[in-house]
Amino acid sequence: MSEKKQPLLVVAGPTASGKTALGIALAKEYGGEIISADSMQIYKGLDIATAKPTAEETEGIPHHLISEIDMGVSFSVADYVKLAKEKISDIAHRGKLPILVGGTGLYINSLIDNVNFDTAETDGSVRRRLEQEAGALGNEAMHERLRSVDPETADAVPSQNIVRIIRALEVYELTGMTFGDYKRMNMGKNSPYRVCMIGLNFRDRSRLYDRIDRRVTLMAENGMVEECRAVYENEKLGTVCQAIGYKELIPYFRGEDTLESCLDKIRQSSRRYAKRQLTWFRRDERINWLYLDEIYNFNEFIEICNKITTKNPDFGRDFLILHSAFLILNLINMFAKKEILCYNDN
RNA sequence: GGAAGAGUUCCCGAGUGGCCAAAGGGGGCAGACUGUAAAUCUGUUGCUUCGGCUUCGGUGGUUCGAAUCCACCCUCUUCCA
Repeated sequence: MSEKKQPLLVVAGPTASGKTALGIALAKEYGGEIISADSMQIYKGLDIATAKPTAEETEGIPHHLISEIDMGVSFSVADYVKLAKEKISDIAHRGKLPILVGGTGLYINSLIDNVNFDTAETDGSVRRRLEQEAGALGNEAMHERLRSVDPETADAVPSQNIVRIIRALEVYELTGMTFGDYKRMNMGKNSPYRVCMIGLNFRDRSRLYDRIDRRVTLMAENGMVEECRAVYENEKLGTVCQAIGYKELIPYFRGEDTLESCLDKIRQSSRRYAKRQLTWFRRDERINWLYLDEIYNFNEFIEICNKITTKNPDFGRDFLILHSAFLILNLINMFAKKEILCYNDN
């Protein structure tokens, strides 16, 4: 059973931790191709604000699921999983190693844990109606309604979290199941992948935050503001309107706030986002964390790599040996170049 | 030099004698999350051996009791010279 599963390398971590660079390095080493797991990079446009890798940065490595969706379209996890599965099998059929790289934890987990979204197939009309009702009746009333059909979920979701409440009600209307039953039925069965997960992080959180702050400054210098302004003036947006960088700049475009103040808001939002990402990823015990601010010596490298490889026997012996060697070389390199991972800086 | 005002817990800011370790917001930290997820939401945020202990610019008073009243001092802001 397990020998038929498709190997999938996953690089996860908070924003600005260097996922893109590590992904590319791994792809070069193994003849891999990158599949982005990023809810914003998948949209066309906002290239700078969403920190898409530039043409030079990709070093010729094919990147998938970046700039694929028009900005006016609403896109969801369900759509993502569908597309990503296709890409992965396509890459695998060409004899390449698929490497999933991204910071959208929900997308990554839904994909690798094989969450089934077909049970509650929807065109969005139920959802829209429930949202309207919530607007008219208030959160409390919706929470009570949920309690009457699905007390388990009502207990688990605070009445303030209207997004969750509406989804649970939507699932109930669509399937007749409580949200708990729905999840138990559709989650984590028979994943077609054997994953090796690598997580990037810093032991000292302020190091991460510094990188985020610096990166925002660099983005602004590289044209993020102009890029966002053009979108603000010309585009109808779907899910992308939530992109950090874009939404914080709107008060500036309206003349209601200064540029510097808005840039600070972007830094702030990014830091808080990074923290939420960490909260999501930290609970996944499959992730092998690499702390970029730790001074590793050679023996420690061997140890870390052994740990990773023994935890992922499915990946095969040759792969593992290569993998270990690679990680050692690459990490040493990263440190030698002093955090080359930070958005082209210096 | 004269007049008025202000100094509160990481920040902003409420509090004008007890119900104040001190509202509220921000930030930080921790968590939840499975069709909007760069979203949405929750908890927590002086120390503690949980009995207490030390906080509201400083010092000294008044009072049973002060962040709140009085005196002086320090710092800052605005206004008049």
